[in-house]
Amino acid sequence: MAVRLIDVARRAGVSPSTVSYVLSGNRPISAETRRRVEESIAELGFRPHAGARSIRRQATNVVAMVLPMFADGQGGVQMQFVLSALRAARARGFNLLLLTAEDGVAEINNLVSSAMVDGVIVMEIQVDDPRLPVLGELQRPVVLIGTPDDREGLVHVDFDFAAAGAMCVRHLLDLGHRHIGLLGQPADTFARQAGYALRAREGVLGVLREHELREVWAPAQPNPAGVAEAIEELFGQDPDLSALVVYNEQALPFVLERLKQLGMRVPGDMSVLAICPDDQAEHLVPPVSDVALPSRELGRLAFERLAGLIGGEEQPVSTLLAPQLKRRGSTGPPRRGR
Amino acid sequence: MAVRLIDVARRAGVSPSTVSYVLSGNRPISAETRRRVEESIAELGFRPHAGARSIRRQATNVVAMVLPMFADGQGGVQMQFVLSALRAARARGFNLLLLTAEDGVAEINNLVSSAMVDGVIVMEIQVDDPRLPVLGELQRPVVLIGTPDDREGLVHVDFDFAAAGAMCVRHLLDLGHRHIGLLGQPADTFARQAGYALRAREGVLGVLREHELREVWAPAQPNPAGVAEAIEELFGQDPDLSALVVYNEQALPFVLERLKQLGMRVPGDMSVLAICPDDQAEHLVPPVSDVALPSRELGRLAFERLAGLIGGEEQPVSTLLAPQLKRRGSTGPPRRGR
DNA sequence: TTGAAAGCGTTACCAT
DNA sequence: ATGGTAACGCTTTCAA
Repeated sequence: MAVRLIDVARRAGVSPSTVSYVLSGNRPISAETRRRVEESIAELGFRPHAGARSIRRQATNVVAMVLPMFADGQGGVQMQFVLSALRAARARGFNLLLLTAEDGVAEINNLVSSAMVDGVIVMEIQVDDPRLPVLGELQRPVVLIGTPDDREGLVHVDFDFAAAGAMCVRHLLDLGHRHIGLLGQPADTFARQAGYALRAREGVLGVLREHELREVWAPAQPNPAGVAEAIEELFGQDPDLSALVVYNEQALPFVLERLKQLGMRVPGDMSVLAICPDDQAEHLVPPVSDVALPSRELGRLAFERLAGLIGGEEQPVSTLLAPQLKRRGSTGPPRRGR
Repeated sequence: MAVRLIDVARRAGVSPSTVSYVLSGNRPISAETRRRVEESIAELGFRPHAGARSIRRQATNVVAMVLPMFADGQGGVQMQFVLSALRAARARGFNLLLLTAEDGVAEINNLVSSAMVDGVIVMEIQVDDPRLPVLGELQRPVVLIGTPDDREGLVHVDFDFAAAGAMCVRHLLDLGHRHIGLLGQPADTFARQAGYALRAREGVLGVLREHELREVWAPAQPNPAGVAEAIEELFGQDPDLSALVVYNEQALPFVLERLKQLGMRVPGDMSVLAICPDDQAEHLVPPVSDVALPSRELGRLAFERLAGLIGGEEQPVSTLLAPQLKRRGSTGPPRRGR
């Protein structure tokens, strides 16, 4: 069977409590005793039984992360959240356990009530997410990736999508564009009221409205047909379109391809500005200017906040990462006469 | 504090053991007692403490899954493995915990020795993976996604990449092609001896060799520049190329785009046949024929095998899913005179 | 500086 | 059909 603490103690000729204290550091131990115990631990290959430990400790050093319902692992920003949170957790000695949103709040509650996890990260937050009340009553720390409408409640981290959308439009306005369209997330993302999709759209359309320009936008499926359809829709709304804000990282390559097909040069005939992770824009042809979506940073930050809460530290309720524009040459002034 | 089993027992007016037996079903319980206990559980919102439970049981109902080092969540087949394994696990009442390959075998050992997990799924297996010996000595079930050179060792599940590559070439040969090239995974995938990349290549090149045809192949980075370079390289090796096997799901859209740029029609001037998940080929223009990589099936299967081992059942050591060709019209006979 | 022993919450054996 | 109670492996109080 597995090596137990008492085996270590016997071999080192000390009591179990001494071994425990060597492990936890909660009591001064003589150098000699410590040496013997550590040697014994090493030789026997002893690892404390996590379950037994979690009975007396108040913690498991495991956190849960709830994946969105529709996660498909395809170029998803969500997967970046998971991977970066995972790295951050591992670096701090935590383990990360995955749940899917299909599991629902009941399952989260289960994990928490059965003392399997010390805290939970939830992503894909809807503007008025029905899960929030329950999450608020969970007796364990929770961090959201995404901003709920009620910003006073749970600790959350997010990218400032509204500011990002606005920044895109302002950049294009500065270049002289007056006919700007948004090619956004797929329709079902809007349908489920995903905060990022709604806020980015409002960021874009809000600035257009301020400037009394036409509010042109369309959702797009991330495949050639979906993109072609969306672009047609946008031109239907405004035939003079000279600039596109693309907030749909998976569709972006197809947008460039479609524009080329239509005989439009970028940025000569059409400026393109994306909201997406930097590495998904920089290797395209032409390299696409973007407002970088800091997906890795967000996952890491979410875990850091959670770890803080678990450690009993106060954490800022709301953290919105500010957008930054990265120019790469896919935007320029509109053609004359536009 | 948290509700304990003894609280439930007191409220129901029974002994702790009775509650335990109601929970486990390991003993007949009178209808009346069961009712009282269940009511008590519901009213108190009792959840058994997972840690305490794991001391006495021999299991935690948690399994670990080891991600590849370089996982980036970008259209990765690996992420499909994770998601489908996760769904399968959740459906069977298991939790899934993530580890990264950077963590190394030592960390896997840690998880296992500390009784945190009942088993481990490891993916991205190299043909001669240095982790295998250690995994073999782990005192817990292990399932690999990927085929080691030594197929007698650990239980593994995989797609038959060699057969898939061969099937692609045979299909193209049947259509009359004699100048066939492989556009494969990125160079670093080959560099780290990933089994799937090597075996798919050997499947392709092996059949070409049998037929005494030129063995044309190139690795490709999944971006426009990388793909352009790879295609140029392929034409350099054989200017008469009339068919392409593409085993690089992320590069596939860029391949189609590049061919169009070069003025080549698909399948008129160039047949294209992919090895990739179906949903990454079907929505392209034109829809691409493929040998479908059953990524979801593999993740699910890996978990099922692991669950079987954990349950003490014998499992087949080697499971290779057979390839199947899905025709979608991106392949046709070569132009006359080729 | 160290040890003995009483828990922690659950399970399963031994009774009845 | 049910209850009492000794484990499980570790932590921590109390004593020395």
